[in-house]
Amino acid sequence: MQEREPLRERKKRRTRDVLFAAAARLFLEQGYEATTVEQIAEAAEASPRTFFRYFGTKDDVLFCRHDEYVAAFRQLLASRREGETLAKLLRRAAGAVVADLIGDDSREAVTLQQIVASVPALTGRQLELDIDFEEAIAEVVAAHAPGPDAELRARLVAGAVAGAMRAAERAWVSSGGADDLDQLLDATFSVLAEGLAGLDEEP
Amino acid sequence: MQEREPLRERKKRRTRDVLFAAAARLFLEQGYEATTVEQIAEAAEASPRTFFRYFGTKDDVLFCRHDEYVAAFRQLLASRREGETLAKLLRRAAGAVVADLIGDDSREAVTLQQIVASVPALTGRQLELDIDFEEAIAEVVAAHAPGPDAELRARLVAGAVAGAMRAAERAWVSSGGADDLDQLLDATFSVLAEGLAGLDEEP
DNA sequence: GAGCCTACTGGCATTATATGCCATTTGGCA
DNA sequence: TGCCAAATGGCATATAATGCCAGTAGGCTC
Repeated sequence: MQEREPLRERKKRRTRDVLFAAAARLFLEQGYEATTVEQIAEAAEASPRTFFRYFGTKDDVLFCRHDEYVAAFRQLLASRREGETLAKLLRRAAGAVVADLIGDDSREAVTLQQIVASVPALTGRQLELDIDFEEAIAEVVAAHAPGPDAELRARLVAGAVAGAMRAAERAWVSSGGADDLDQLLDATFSVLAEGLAGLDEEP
Repeated sequence: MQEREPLRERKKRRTRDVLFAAAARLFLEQGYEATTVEQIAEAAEASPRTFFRYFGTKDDVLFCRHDEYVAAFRQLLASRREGETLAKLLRRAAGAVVADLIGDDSREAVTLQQIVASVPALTGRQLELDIDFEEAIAEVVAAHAPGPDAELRARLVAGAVAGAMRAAERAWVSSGGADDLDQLLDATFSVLAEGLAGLDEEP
């Protein structure tokens, strides 16, 4: 006999799942801004008040797993392999998190990302959350290369890495998910490795 | 006799200036979220309805000059000098826009940026607007190096450049404006030029 | 099983942002 | 002077978000 989760916990999880599913469905059907919290609550057979207890804000529905992803990313960054360069580590961690984020069916992920991309407020929110990933990168880079100005340079490197990855993500989303993600990440880290060297030729 | 601006235009400009000044003052005095549009309107001797006619949203007050800065940045990017590499051009344009953005007294700019940094929604909004700068960079980079995949690679490069610059800006703001901005930009472009080469050594 | 405690829920009120609509005022011009 | 267009203000409304309180239901003790 396995230890079953208490009924109360199961109910909470179920309420959360139902709210999330209702919100995602309505966002996809009618768009984000055309969907009110009241509609979501009604579709999930709950009150708006309950919705806000679970998600805090309307857009939290779309980013509620953010902390998990950041934690997973940090864990990956901590699991450096024998002989693995920092660039390879970052490449591997990025690929793993992206794969996790997309899940089995990329279409749903793409559509949700397209919603995010189409609503400025959501784009901003996501960019703001992306700072957490950048911070994680900065920490591992700083630990890798100590010295004077190490923290500043680590932040700059992390900014460049995260910025290029965001650009790659935008390219992927705007392609409707058609691009191959592994190739995209390879191109991203190739550009980062070359740096701006290619821009320094005489004009 | 010079052609004077019509009275109506002068009044509009004045209303806008008064609203902006009132908003900035109240944000600095009481913080952003503790300040309501109603308070701003009252301080500017206008109605809240008028405020929204000029700024659209409450946070527009803090970003209302964004389009000007982007236009100035684009113009700078278009004014490439003899023998100037693309990296140098980007460095020069960035320095010029930053200097313009800060103006005579850096303290006010720093304080406003600290307000932005302290309110997640504002941080997100600024990051979202920064995409316009990134886009401008991507265009000039793409024009510089045509070829297959040029646009994608240009976007990735632009993402890295913009990301590193955002990191530099955050570092500057969190230092309270103590850091020397020119040195900071030099460090930023130095990191970008080196790329992740430094991260590719054997561990 | 009875009773109590705690946590989840729902409803109500309230605040603030934001928008549409209409009447009033005011600048610009014939 | 008188008309037109633009700017303004006030009102109503929708929505997001939060605090408060009462009701409900799970979980635990005796």
